[in-house]
Amino acid sequence: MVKVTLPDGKVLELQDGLTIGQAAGKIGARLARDAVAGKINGQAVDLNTPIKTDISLAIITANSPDGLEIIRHSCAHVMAEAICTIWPKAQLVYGPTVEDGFYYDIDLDEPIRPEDFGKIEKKMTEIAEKKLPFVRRELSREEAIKHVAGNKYKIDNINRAQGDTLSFYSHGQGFEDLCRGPHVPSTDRIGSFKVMSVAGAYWHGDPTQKMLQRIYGTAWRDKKELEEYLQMLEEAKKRDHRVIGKQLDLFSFHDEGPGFAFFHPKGMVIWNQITDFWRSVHKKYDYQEIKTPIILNQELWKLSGHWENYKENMYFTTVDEVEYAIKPMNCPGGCLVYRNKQHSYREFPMRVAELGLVHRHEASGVMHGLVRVRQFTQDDAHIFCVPEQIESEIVNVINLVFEIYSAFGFNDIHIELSTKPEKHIGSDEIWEVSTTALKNALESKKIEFQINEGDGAFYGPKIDFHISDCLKRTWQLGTIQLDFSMPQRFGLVYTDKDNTEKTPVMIHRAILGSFERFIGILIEHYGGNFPLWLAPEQMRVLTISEKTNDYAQKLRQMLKAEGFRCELDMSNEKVGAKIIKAHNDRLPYMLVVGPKEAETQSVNVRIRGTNESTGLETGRFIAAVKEKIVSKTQDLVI
RNA sequence: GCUGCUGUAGCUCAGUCGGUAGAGCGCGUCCUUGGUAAGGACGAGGUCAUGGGUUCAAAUCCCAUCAGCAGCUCCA
Repeated sequence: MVKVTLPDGKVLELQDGLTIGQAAGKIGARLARDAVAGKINGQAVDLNTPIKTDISLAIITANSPDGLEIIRHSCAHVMAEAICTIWPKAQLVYGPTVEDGFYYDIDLDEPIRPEDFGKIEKKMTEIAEKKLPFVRRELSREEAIKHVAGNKYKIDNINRAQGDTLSFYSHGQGFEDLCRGPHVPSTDRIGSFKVMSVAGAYWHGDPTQKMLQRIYGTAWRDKKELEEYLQMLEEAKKRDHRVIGKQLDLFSFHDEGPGFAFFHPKGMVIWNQITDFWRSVHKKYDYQEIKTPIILNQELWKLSGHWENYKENMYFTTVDEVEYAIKPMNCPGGCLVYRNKQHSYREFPMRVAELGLVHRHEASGVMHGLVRVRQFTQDDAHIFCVPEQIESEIVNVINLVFEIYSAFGFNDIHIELSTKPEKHIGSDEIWEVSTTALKNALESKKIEFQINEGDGAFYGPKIDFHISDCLKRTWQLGTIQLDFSMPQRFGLVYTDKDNTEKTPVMIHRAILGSFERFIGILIEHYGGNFPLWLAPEQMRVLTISEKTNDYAQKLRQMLKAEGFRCELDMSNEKVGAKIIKAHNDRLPYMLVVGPKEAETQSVNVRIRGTNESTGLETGRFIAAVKEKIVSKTQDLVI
């Protein structure tokens, strides 16, 4: 008999030699049915692994994230077999799971096209329906190398794998692949799947290596989850900020400036609303604001270290035989401002913000609408302080971050703390002190965070903020980075209490990151349906016939005078057509006016997304809308 | 930057075998004065991304360049 300790602490006495699948059956029939794999002493293993000694055991079901990953990985194997059946010359390289699915890299000279996906899926379904068992075979390193002789990819995988024993998985019919496992018990357990896309990818991600074909697939627990996922992708496509930006006339791009966004009047309304809000909050948090030049002498960038590390991605220009660089970051300019006069510890913490326009020459293939551009405005700030102030300053920034994000409806925030990397500058002591300060700040706010060991910048540890949009997609926005390098390089000092000169701590921080990118994210988050305070056009007066043009014009003037962004549609169309146009333009409020409204000094309000309307005395409408703008609510109901 | 795909009217797109270009929406004018998801008529609008080549003839075939899209690599 062996003792099996379950996650809840219960101990099960079992006859030795039973598999963990059978053990699951002893715990419950339902658990046995849902089981896809198990965990022995924390290590994931197949269900048919026999229990030979006392262990702690957890059963992995399809409902857990681990279980889903095993389903996807198994599905990748089935897809690989399907592809190898259709294209016998295909050589398998590597097939991991990724977020929402998996891919398989394949070396095959003949291109696999989207038209082929149906064929692959059909083959996969056939394999699934046969309910073939996944079988694990273990070989010594030596045997394994012999076993895959002639296959350079598998030999390479073996050489990169850890341990002396290597495992292969087959699921009948002669198909086999090197794999750590575990896998689901049989091919009918690979969930609901779909072959999604194909793209080129280098072997090992190395551009000098052969380009392979990467086939992406997705797999979910059941058909419903797959459908939901596909629907989410459809929804994301509809919300594409590049499409909506064009539709709503917010911004454009031109060949004359690839990667440089042109903001149109309506896009600028959004931009300015965000800026106004951003400034008001920063004022509240005792920030000062500066503005530094875009073009600065190249020597400055050699001093800051940017030239050395990033010159490939910088823009340069020569004027009067002097070399200049277009700034890729704001901090060197900020340092010059700091160095412009003497500073005392009494001024600290000194919080200096800058909405700085930076240019970075991104590779041509990476640009993407507003989300990845070559010119953008950072909502930057640099905080100069003494080491003892780091913690309270971080708390201050965190409060600011939360206040700003929540105004846009981003309340699901994920935080990561990155610590000292191998290659770094600064003493271990200062790293220790400052990393602890970052940790303490997060802990004092009772915020959960993930630690990325060794992932910090070479010049200091950092905290990153990620938000989830309404489709649960995450975006990194904010960052707080301590910098031990820049103050030294620039010789920044302050006079301390003891009348000696010391080097201040410099904290870089951005909250929205890039205005351009943030607006892109907002467009997708709201699907173009901006809340009232951000909407480029908040309301539009629609006339029923030209008989009420006078009233409509007076009404519009009055609403404008109240500070609303209000336009007027007196075009020679029926109201129905005007309603459609207003809906397409994502107008929050449509104000229909005819003789009835003119007589009673009222408006007939139709709210975006509804097909009902209500008559309302104009004064009441104004009061209700004002309240909504001030509270920044997304709810439009009056 | 790399691989593959794409580039036709303001927008979305069609254009067969190589024979000098089309639709819908939008825009303009006129008719219509209509109460909540498209009233009607007429009209303007194109160096078919750019440059070269093949051909009697190129939007169409070939090459190069530029830009975009998907992915890879990258993102101080």
